[in-house]
Formats: sequence, C-alpha cells, structure tokens
Amino acid sequence: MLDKADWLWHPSVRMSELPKAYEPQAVEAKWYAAWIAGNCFAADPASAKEAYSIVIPPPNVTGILHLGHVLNNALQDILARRARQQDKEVLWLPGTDHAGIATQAKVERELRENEGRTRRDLGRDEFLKRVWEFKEKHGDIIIKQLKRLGCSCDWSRERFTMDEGYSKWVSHVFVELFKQGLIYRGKRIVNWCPVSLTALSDEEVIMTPQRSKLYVMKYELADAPGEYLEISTTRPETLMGDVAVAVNPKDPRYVQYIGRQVWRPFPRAPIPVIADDHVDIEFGTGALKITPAHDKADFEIGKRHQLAIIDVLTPDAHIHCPECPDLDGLDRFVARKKAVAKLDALGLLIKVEDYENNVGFSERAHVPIEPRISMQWFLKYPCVREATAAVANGDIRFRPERWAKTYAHWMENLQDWCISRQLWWGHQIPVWYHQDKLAELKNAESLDMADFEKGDIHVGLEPPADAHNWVRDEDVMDTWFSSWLWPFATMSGLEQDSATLHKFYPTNDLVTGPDIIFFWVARMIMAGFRMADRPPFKNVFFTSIIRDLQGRKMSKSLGNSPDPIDLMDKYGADGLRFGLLRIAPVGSDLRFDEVAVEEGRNFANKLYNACRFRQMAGEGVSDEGQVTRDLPPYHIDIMAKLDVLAADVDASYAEYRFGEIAQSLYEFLWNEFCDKFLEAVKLDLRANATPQARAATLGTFDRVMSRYLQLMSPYMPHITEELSARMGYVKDGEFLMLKPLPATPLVAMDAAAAQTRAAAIYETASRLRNLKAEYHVGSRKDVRFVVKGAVDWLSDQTQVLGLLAGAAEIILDPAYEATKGTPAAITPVGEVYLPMAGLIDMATEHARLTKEIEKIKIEVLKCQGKLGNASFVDRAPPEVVAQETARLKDWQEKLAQLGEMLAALA
RNA sequence: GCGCGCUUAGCUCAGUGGUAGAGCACAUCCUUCACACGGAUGGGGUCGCAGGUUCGAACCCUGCAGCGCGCACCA
Repeated sequence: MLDKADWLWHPSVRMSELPKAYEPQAVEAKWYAAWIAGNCFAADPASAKEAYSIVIPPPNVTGILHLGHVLNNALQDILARRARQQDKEVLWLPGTDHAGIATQAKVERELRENEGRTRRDLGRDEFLKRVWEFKEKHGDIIIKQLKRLGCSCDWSRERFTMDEGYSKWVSHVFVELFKQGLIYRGKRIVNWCPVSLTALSDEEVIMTPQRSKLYVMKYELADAPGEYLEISTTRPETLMGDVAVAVNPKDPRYVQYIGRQVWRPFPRAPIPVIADDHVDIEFGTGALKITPAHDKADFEIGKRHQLAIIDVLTPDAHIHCPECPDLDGLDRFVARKKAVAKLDALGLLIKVEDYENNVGFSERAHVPIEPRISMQWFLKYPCVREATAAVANGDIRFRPERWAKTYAHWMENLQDWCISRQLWWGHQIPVWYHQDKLAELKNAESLDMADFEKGDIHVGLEPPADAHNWVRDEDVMDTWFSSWLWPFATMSGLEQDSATLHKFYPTNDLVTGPDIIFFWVARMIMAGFRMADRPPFKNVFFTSIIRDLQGRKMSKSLGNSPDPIDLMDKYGADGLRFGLLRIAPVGSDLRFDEVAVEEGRNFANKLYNACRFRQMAGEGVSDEGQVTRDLPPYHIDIMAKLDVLAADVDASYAEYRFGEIAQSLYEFLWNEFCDKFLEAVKLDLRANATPQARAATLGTFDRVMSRYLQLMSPYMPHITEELSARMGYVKDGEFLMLKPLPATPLVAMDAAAAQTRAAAIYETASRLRNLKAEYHVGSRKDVRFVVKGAVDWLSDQTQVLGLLAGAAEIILDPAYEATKGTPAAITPVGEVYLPMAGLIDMATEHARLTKEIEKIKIEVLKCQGKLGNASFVDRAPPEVVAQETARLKDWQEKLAQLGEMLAALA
C-alpha cells in the first residue's frame, strides 16, 4: 500500500479556506508522484483486458522539449488515458533515439570548444566514451520534461535505440536483409554533407531556392581553332572534372559537332562532344558540360558513354586539382569566383546571368550538399507491395486521410536507401573484411552476397572467430535504420519478450508529424511487414505543425519557439495541454498564441472555483437518489446536457477530433454549468434554503461534476484528479484516472419538457438583462419586472428568473396595464415589462448624464488630440490609428445620444 | 511541371444545403458572499473573386486569384 499522507488532501483543509485562484504547480507534482507510486502507468501483458498500445515517437536523446513535442505527447497521453477509462490494458511505451548526426555534432562541438580537439584526435573508442557520458548527462532531460507534462508512459519499459537488446535487433535486421540480397554496397553518387563529412539519404536533403548565377562560356573546337561551342553552367569550379560536352542528338545546331573534340580550358585537355537524350534543347545554350564526379545526371551520362570520372573535390568540399595550383585547395565557393575570373582572362566567358535554382542543403548542417561518388551501403526496400496496399486498403488508416496520397506517391517512386553514415555514433555496420582482400574490396565497384559466399567478407551479429584477420567496416547505419524497427524492437529484445509482443503488437495508434512520413512512418510500415508480417499500427494520426503568429515554423534561430517549461511554470501543465489542444485544428497547421495557454489556465481556475463553490455551499450531504420529474428543470436540463456531452465526446474520440472535444468540454462547463445551472440553483444553496432543496442541488452538482471531471481527465489529468479526491468522488487510495467510464446516462427519462422550461427561463433572463442595460439600469438590483400573459408554470420559477435577471421581483399580473413608453420585451414566458417609475429620479439622472457627458467630452478631446497629432498618425501602426478613429466615433455618438436624453429630461 | 491544403469578425479559428459562430481584442457597466484567471451588455463579417446547380449556397460544381506545403526538374 502506498503512503497517502503526503499527497492526499487532508480532510481538515476545507476548500473554502483555499486560495481563490488555482495554483497548479504543487498539485501537478503531487499527483504525478502519486500515479507513479500507485503504479498507474504499468502495462501488464498477462492482463485479460483488451489491449491498447502506443509507442512514443522517440525524441532525440539529448533534445529538449518543444511545443511540437507537447502537442504530440499530450495527444498520446489523452489516447492512453482515455483507453484506461475504457477499461483497457494500456501500454504507452516510451524511449529515446540516439540521433546519430545531431548527437555526434553536439559532442564534437563541445570537444572543439572546450578542448580544441576533434574526434579523430581522440580516436573512435575514446570519442564514443565521451558521447555515452554526454548521453548520461543530458539524456533524461526530455524524459523529465515529458513527466512534467503528465505523460502516462510505462517508464519501467523505457527504451533507447542503442540499448544492447535494441542494437542486436538492428544488426540482426541488417544481416537478414543482406542475406536476402536487399542490402548491397556500391560506388554511387550520394548526397554528401561537407560539414558532417558523411553521406545522407535523399530525405535528409532540403531543396532550397537560391539566387545564383548562370555562367555562359565557350570551349574551342580542337580541330577548328577559332570556332567555339557555347556552354552554360552554374558550377564553373568543377570544370576541371569535365570529361565531355553533351548535346541532344535531335538538336540541329549541334549535329555537326558530335564526335569531335573541344578543349577543356584548364587543365587544358581535349574532351569529346557526345550526344545524349538527357540534354534539354531549350535550356541555356543546349550544350551541357559533363562532370560525372559531381553531378548525378552527369554520372549517369558518363556511365552510358563509358567516360572517365575525375574527382576534383575533397570530402570537405575544397578543390583537389594539383594541375591547377591556383585553384587547388580553395573552398568550393572561393574557387567558383576564381574559375570565373580565369575563364574571363582567357576570353572564354561570354556572359553571367542572374538565375534562380534549387540547391540541396544538408538538413542538419545547413550547407549545400555535394553530389559525390563514394562507397556506401544501400537498401532495396522490403515488403513494398504489402506496405503500399496496407494504407491503400485501409488496414492502416491515416488521419487526416489526405496523407495517404502523399504516402502512396512516395512508395511508388522509391529509390534505394543509402543507409551508411561516415559517423562513429550509431550502430556500426556488422560487416568484416578479410585482411588479405582488403585492398581489393576497397576498390570493388560493388559488393554483395557473392562476396559473402566467396568468404571474402563476414556479415553477422558476432565478429568472425579469427577476428584478428578481419577488419570491421567503419561506417555506422543511418539513425532511421534503427528507428524504423521501433514498434517491434521495443517490445522484443533479441531474448523475445513474447508476452509483451503478443499482447501489445501491433500497436493501435501512432501519433506523429507529417514531416516524418517518409523518414519514419513509411519505413516502419515496411519493417513491420518484414519483421512481423503485420502492419505495426492500425491508425496514424498526423498532428499539426506548430507555427508562430506570422506563420513561420518554430525554430531556435528565429527565437520564436516558446519554452514549454516556462509555459508550464506560468500556466500549469494542464493549462498548457488544454489550451494547446483546444486550438489544434484537424488538418492544418496550428498558429500558436500564448493567449491560448492563458485561456487554458483560466479554464482550470474556473473549474477549481466551481468546485470550491460547492464545498463552501455545504458539507458532503448530497442526495444522489433517483433522477425524477420532481427535480427542478435546471437539474434535469444540466444532467441531460452532460449526457449529450458524454455522447459527443465519445463520437469525437472515434473521429480523433481532439480540438472539438476540448471545445465541447470548455463550453459545457463554462456556458452551461457555471453560467446557467450554477446561477439558477444558487438560491437553493443559501442558508435559508430547505434541506431538501439543498441536498437535491448538491446531489445534482455531484452527479454532474464527478462525471464531468472524468470526461476532462485525459485532457487535464492533474486538476481533475485533485478535485475528484477533494470532492470525494473517488475513494481514498483509488485514482480517477483508472476509474472506468459510467455505462449508463444520468437521465433515463424523457427530459424534453424540463429542458424546454429551463431554456425558456435562461432565454428570458437574457432578454431581461438586455432590457435593463438598454435602459441604463444594468447594474440595478432593485428593478421589478411585470409579466403579462405568463405561461402557466412560471409561478414556480419567478425567484430563479429574478435572480438570473438581476431583479428584486418578478410580478405575474395578467391584468397589468403598462403606462405608455414602458420598456417591454416579448419572451418565451410572456410579455415582460420594466416599469421605470421610482427607478430613476429625474434630478439624479440629470446629474448622472451631465457628469457622463463631461467625461466623454474629455475622451473625445483625447482621441482628437492623438489623431490631430501628425507624428502619431504617421508612426503608429495603421490598426492602432483605425482603433483610435473608431473610438472617437464611438465617443462622439455616445455624446450625441446622451445630449438627446438630457434634452428630453429637461 | 505534378499533387495537396488554405482563404469566414481586428487576430486565431469553428461551422458542409435552411435566420453567420467561439475565444481573444475592443466599448460600456459591475469589485454583489465560487471565480476580475470573473460577471453582464454591446459594436463589429457582400464567408477571396466570377460563374453554375438549387425554392434556397459560407457549404455542392466549374473557373480564376492570392497564400502555404510536398514531390520532381533545374546545365
């Protein structure tokens, strides 16, 4: 048994003695600790209950929480908590990702800044030791932050993509796919990041429009001095790697040149003019220089024409060309300028045009990537057909559905995945090369099962027995090559946790951002089929991408990304969750405004105060007996509305319409429960109320509130748990979060008649308040209304109506003869009059109006002063000027109106 | 070039065939014993534009414009 003394509300502390404003911080920490102590988040694979599971999209192990995480994880928490209320056995499996490039880059930067050393200075083993230390130091920050948010993950099952068991799976899959012939090694053009010094997959390259230049130059024909071929290029710095000039065979301008040679200016050498269909006749001059080492298309053309490959760039994108000493060693962009100057000096530069083209940038290092030939490992995706079909036929359902199209399109155009990275932090490729064959293998064009079968390489989970004769491949695998196994591998170390896997795989819901649909979602689906013959999840919910109010993506460099921890300090975790969820649209991006979180906090406060009111109003003597027709209509009405709310919430969950749920919960509590019901029953809670009325009212309150708190619990778990405990809605030692949802509605009878009456009273009260305001007695409590032609049941409700309308008395007078000019309104309960006699004394009213007019005149002058001020009009934002202008107009109208009233009095 | 979204009040967004909505902001009133993180009242919208379908269109269809995103190409 857990010790409750330090966290449960002490009975001697009454609500009424508590602060007027809800203070979430202590409450949230207290309940999170209680849930952990109560083992509330643990998933039991042996349970007989229906299983419900989610795996967390693992955040980067050294990352820190941002708003995207908050939205994403709040949604998962809501789903997990809702499933527990539906009495399911819930597993929300947490963990972190080793994030190869990101983490390694962080440690390398720290190393450089603190010690002035590089990873190579340390060597692989020592460096990896440092990364692990870094991970130990920073690795649990984001986990702690998720706990602060209230996430109900089964922390006993926390996994890391480089855990021993997990790593074994990664290698195992590599070995399997290699033996299946889907993984091979080859020399290809890859996306090379010259800062991270590694290959990248196509998905890690961000195409960005750039303002650049198109250079037009000319190469002299070798057999016809003085005759030139014009060529356009954006990359003159690579021309030392040119091995040909290509033209389209259908281009009449150039047919005569095909098969002849032109002079490459530097290093000066003759290169052939070749014909290739790839060349676009329309573009530039229609002649294309071919640099197979530095362009993907050129590489293909080079292969078709058996051209040589001349690599003129180093891995960090400096020129390597000893034959051109003036360029050798220069950075690629410096060399570009120099090469252009050289061409110009040789008289070969014709013109330079401004030109916009797309340049691929490294996702992490934010520099242009370099197409580069290198030896890399590639994967031909497995189970493509099954994975494509699963989404197309609805076995896996995407929400919003339109992402299925994006997925299908990508699946149809799959390119082999470059899975090797020239990093140290990650899962090292489980391939060993035989010492004797090393040189040979290094230069091999490709490497696959054939080499394995010859015994030249070893591919396996363990090193070969005679390890000293073998050298292990130095590369590690792409991080996503481990994350794509996440749903499966987290539930099964190599020593299979078959019970967990059996109970909780496949998972029910995946909640993630649409930006990683290719990186992660699609690949997980393929891996799921490959590993378990089944899709890894049934539903994928794609969250909104969070932007700032200007519509820009949140980013560290823009500084437009609020720290969720600050927001939780200010507004509480519940306030942040609820506020964010309430504005999250279904299919589009979300523009974040801190005001939303403030509203979340305000809402928590409203809820807290509604409960505080109930506790102040009476001890726990509530009558929760049968709901009968004898109850006042307001009671039946609010209970019926609660039933509708529960049904609406249910339907919205089925459609994953989370914002709608939050909105319904918000409106019910604020507009229906507090503004209407609580106001209508206040009389019954006063000291002079009958004990029966009082008990009935407390009974209705408790029935509605206990169910309401339960419905709200997944969104605002802490405050609802707190209030349920304090109000006695859950027993000591039990938890609201584990309490199953009620199976039956509150109101079994037909509530229509009562609801009609309640609605009529609320509607009438609103009309009467309106009437009062219109006649400038909005704040007066001493008004009397007279109802003529009242509906027959109104006599029972005059007190409530008076309270709601802010009137001293509601008089039913079928024979009432209103004096001419008496304010009146037609209401659902009859004609209502507001006799003004005695309400307003001529002299006081005259004085009031005069005073009012003086005040307004000053305001008018103020506005006129501002607007008459040229610098204000010039400098203030247009909306402020418009606002002032509108204010001025308002004041002037008011002034005129009051003037008329004053004149009428006199 | 292909595809997908979006366009409704000053702002952020709901609203899918029947009298235009919410929150915030704004204006006025109220510190009345749950809550000023509150209550009441009010002003404010040719629902991007143009056609079409319909008794009736913010909603369905077509076209156009603007904004955003993804993919492909880019010498």
